[in-house]
Order: sequence, then C-alpha cells, then structure tokens
Amino acid sequence: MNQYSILQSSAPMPGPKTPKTRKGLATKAKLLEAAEAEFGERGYHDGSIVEITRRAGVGLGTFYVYFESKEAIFRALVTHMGHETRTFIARQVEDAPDRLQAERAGMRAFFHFARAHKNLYRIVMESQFVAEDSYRAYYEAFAEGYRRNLEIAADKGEIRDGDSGIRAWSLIGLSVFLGMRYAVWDESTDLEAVVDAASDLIERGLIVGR
Amino acid sequence: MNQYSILQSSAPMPGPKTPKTRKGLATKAKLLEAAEAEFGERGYHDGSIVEITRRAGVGLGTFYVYFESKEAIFRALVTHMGHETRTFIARQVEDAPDRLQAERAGMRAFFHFARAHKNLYRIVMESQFVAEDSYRAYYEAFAEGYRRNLEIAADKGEIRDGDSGIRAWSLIGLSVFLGMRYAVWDESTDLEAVVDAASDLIERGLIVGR
DNA sequence: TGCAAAATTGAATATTGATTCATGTTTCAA
DNA sequence: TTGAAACATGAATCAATATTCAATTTTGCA
Repeated sequence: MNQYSILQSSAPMPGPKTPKTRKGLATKAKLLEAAEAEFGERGYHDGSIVEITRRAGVGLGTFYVYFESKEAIFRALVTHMGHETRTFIARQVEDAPDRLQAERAGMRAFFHFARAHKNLYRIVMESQFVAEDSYRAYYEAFAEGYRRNLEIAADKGEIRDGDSGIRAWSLIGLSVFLGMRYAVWDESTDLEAVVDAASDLIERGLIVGR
Repeated sequence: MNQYSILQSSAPMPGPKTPKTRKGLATKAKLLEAAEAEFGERGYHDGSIVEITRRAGVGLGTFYVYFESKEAIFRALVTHMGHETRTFIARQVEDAPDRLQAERAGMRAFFHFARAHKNLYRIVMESQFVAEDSYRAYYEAFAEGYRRNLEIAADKGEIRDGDSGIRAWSLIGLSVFLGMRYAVWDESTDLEAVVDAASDLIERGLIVGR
C-alpha cells in the first residue's frame, strides 16, 4: 500500500494495461517509483527505460506491459505529483483560521514538500518541455483552486479586493521560484525565514504605508 | 549588424572558433538565428543540427566550424538572452522616478519582451534541463541586480525594509509566471491590466489595511 | 596578384536507446 | 485442481542524429 494508489483508480485510464492481479499492481508501482528516481536524477532525455527496469528489478520487456511509452510513464508521474502536492498542501492548510494564515501555511508546506521531493519537483518543471499539456493542467488546477480561495477570502473581507486570477498566478510563481532557490538549490536555508519574509511581502506590500 | 553582436566580444570565448573574416561573422550569426528558431519551435532535444544548418542555408559541416557541439550553441543562446533581457528592461526602467514606478515599468517591459520573443523565452526555461549552470547564472544575475535596486530603494525610504534577496526572487518568480500565463500562453491578454493587478498586489499587499 | 589562413561541405561513422515480439512462467477464479 | 488470462523476459529491430574528416573553395593581407 504505497503512495502510488493511482493504480486503484477505477477510471478506465487511457493507458492500455491496468494490472489485474496483485503481482501486476506491485510491478507497476515499482516501475513508477523507479521512473521517479531515474527521471528525477537524469532528466527525461537522459533517463532510460532499461535503467528504469533495472532499478525496478524487472525485465526490459515488462515496461511495455504497463506503459505505452516513455512519455506515458512520465505523464503519469506528473499527474500523480499534482494530486500529491495539492493534497498535502490542502491538509496543512485546512485548519488555518483565516486566509493570511492559510497563505503562510500553504507556502511553508510547499517549501517542505519541494525539499523532500526534489525528484518530483524537477519532473514537474521538465514536463513543460516533454508534455506541455500535462504541465499546463498541473498549474491550471493549482491556480483555479487558489483563485477560488482568494475570491472567498475577499468576499469575507479577509483580504482586499483585486483580480483573484492574476493574484493566484502571482503567488504560485512567487512560491515556485522561492522553492527552487531556497528549498531545492540551497539545502540548508532556514525555510521559516523565507516564509516570514515572503509573507510580509504579500501581506503588506512594498509601500511604506501606515 | 544584427542583434548577435556577441560575436564582436573581444574576450577569447571558450568556443574554439571565433570568425576572423566578414563572411565568418555572418555565417555564425546566421547559425545563431537559425538555432533560436529551431530550439524555440522544437525544443532542445527534438531540434536538430541538420535542420539548423538548413535554416541557416549552410552545409552541415559548417556548424562545427563555429560551435563545439549542440549544447554549446544552446548555451550561447541562453547567455545572449540574459544580456538582451536585462538590457531591454534596464532601458525601459531607467527614467522611472521611484522604485514603485520602476517595478511597474520593469514588469511591463518583461511581459512585452516575453511576448515578442517566445522562442528565447522558451530556450531560457529549457536551459534548466540542458545546461543548469547557464540557467542559474541567468537568474542569479537577474536576482542580484534586482536585490541591489531594492536595497537602495529601502535605504532611501521609498519602500519598507525587508529581506531584499528574498524579495528579489519573489518578484522574479511572480513576473516569470505571469509572463508565461498571460504573455506567452495567452496571446490576447491585455498586459496592462496584468501589470496593474500585479503592481497593486506587490505595492499594497493582501491586507485590508487602511 | 599570390598565397596562407579561413571557411565550406556532405558523405560516412558511431552510438544510443526506444520499442517489438515470440516464448515461457505465474496467478487465481471456478 | 486446472487452464485461460496475466505477467515476465531480453535479444533483435529500427530509427535517429550528433560528430568527424579529408577534400575544395573563398577571403583578405602583404
């Protein structure tokens, strides 16, 4: 029962082969796990199927029992990460008392998730060039949820009015870049300090105001 | 006398061959221009040298007279774009009366540049996976300049105090994502509206304050 | 003008790795 | 227990293309 519960999904996935037996399930999960490591470390183009199967401890041919192609498994990984990330962040945010607290919690969660899952993080980034539609879907799902939350908060009067769509993309970009710079590139940065500084910026802005 | 004046650079570039004649200069420039189109349209891995030379109207072998490898010309493009972008933005920003105006002008300039140079924009993004050091250098140069400007503005009291490094990366990420979403993906968005909404956010923040 | 350096060329080389497939093994519902 | 469906396998195929190189042409200085 590992993280790759995508497998259970009853929807008749486009992928040609959904495992029917216990063993099949296990093998597919091993392949996904191996692919995550391989693509995360070597990137999509340098990553090889043979190496994925070697890591998974199965024969080369087995790969094509579960995935149509190299690109197919890569897409599966991106979709998977989308769910994982959103779920994780939502969980960390759920009992924040208001939107500003939620922003902090969400940003903190994202940074920690990114640092703990550098491979998945890289895979999502790279999907922009391997499977652009997956990439867009990933961020559009993110942005839409974010937008809705901002909208609600504005209605409640917890934050100022403003274009929620643009704000959502702004805040996503901000977190992605801070995550890349301080959570992924720089292993040792104190993430709490980054959260504080960034929160200060998005809460109060640059203006010297009162 | 086109944009590729990198060529003139007197520094004895690592690249093995610096053209010595008028014709050589022209050929190298044609190759860079062709590579920009090819990589921009097909991406690094699907882009091919043969196709670059075809676009440039030269023989295949000619490529290796001017560039060590496929990766070398790609790197040259990234470096080139770094200069172009920073120069362009600096020019648009230079006579802003204060930092907040400069932020607006810089963001506007970036969006328009991105929309007008989608190929270069894509190449920079992709460099993260092809030549990560070029990618980092690109953004670090950006961030450092930005940081310095914020620092100066804070000293002058034009903006509130705060961590300028983190702010710089935040604002870059914000612009990069807005640029991707509204300038590159969506051809028809009114960029001025995006600048206004985003500026409102970074100037005044989310807080309902007075 | 003459010639050494610079530039041009594309066929041949060399490597790499995704995908196929025919055959053998394992699982599990009846 | 059993046999049809699922799984597993890796050698062979097939395609793609980056890079080299030896021969030829052009450029520009003395």
